[in-house]
Amino acid sequence: MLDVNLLKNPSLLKGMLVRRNLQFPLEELLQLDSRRRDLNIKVDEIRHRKNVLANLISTKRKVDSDALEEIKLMNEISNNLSNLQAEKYELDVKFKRLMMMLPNLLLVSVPSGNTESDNVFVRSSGTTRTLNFQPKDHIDLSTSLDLVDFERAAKIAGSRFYFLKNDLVLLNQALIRMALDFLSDKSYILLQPPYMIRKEAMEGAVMLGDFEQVIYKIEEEDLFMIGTSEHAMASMHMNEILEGSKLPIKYGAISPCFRKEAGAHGKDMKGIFRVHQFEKVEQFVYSRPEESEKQHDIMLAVTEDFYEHLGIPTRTMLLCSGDLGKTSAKTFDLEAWMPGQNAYREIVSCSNCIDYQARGLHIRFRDKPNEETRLVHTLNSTLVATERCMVAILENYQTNRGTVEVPGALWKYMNDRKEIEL
RNA sequence: GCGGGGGUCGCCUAGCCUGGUAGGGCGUGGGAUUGCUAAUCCCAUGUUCGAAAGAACUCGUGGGUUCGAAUCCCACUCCCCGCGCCA
Repeated sequence: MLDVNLLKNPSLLKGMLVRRNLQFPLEELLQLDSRRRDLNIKVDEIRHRKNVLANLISTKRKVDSDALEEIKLMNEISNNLSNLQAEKYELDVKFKRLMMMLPNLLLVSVPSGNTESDNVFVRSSGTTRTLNFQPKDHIDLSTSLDLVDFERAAKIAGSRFYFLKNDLVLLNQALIRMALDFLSDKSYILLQPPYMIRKEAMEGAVMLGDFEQVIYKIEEEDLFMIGTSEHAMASMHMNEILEGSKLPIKYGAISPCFRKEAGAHGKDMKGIFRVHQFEKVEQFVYSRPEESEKQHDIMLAVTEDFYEHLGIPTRTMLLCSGDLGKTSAKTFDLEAWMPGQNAYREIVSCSNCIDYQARGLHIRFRDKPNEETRLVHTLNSTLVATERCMVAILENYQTNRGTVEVPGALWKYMNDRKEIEL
């Protein structure tokens, strides 16, 4: 959530909305805000009168006076107040709803643009393996090597589900172990979070409007399936005051991710690239505000390094203002070269959410007791979304014999297996 | 799932039965005083609005009763103990 005080001088908000190329009922929000402020003042005044009168009644009672006049007046005031409070409640609900739909501000280094095609190339890394034959895509490869079963998954769960089979199950686990070791070596605190969290926690981490689009709800329970461990790692310190000396706090979590993919009809319908359920090792950093841009760059470098180790060629893109997620103030994507599709495809998203999540979740820090608290900054990045990464491995490490080599970095996690064959 | 106990201003705790401005201790910050690694005393120490004066809010969360709720009632939630179920 954004700071409500920004509404007092909305030029920043207007600029952000233009840059993000978004329609937003800002005027309506501004009106709600001024009505809300007026009403707050009125309610305060009435409460003050009530408090004074309550004291008066109390003192009169002590000297055996019955205070009938005051009690009568108090009744009137109380009625008046409950009417105003009903109005205030209604107004607050509307206000909060709109306020929570306002996306994050943008950092100045975010380039302006409308779509994916306006994203800015930052750098590429890793060398593309030369394949002197017609490369297959991951669907062909995984099917012919008996590494997946889509039909039976569709039968029991629907489209965008899959069974991993045989060596692909092991490759998935190997990637997870490699990723966890990789982060552990860099002193990240490893986590395995709850896979379901409450609405209160989810709301602070996700945009209200995105809820219905991506998040699965558990029927009859106040629980939602996490779309990523980011949701659990952002909310885990909800309502806490962190010690400044402990920052930055770096977490690395492994969890499955559950996504409705409601807005993705027709996109990537086959294979394991875009699915309802996948595993991901995710980085999450709580940072001091003044350090968050530096931490963002560090996290990006860690991620790029991981794909260097794996031998997967990637390019790093800085997302333009129109392509940026709503909670993020700045995002880099890593795209992997996919020979079978002859294209770069997104495998990593690395974002600085500045104080947006922290404000909604009430996560602050201070260096000394009694010092004024400040909101932390939160950052998140994929290290590896294993299903997408396996798409990249299958397509980049395929051989002209129709088999797939195992990347050297994964050998020790694959019982020294070096090749996947039928 | 059942029964019992609990959640109070950073930490600890009083207040709850019997409704009337949330008190104390520790820690922290500031000040005063004293000739000694320190002691003693005073003030401050949650959030919001406000330039300030001031005001409102805050006793796990949300409702209710009441002129008035930390206190009484209801629901939810988390922690502890016991029972049940269970990989």
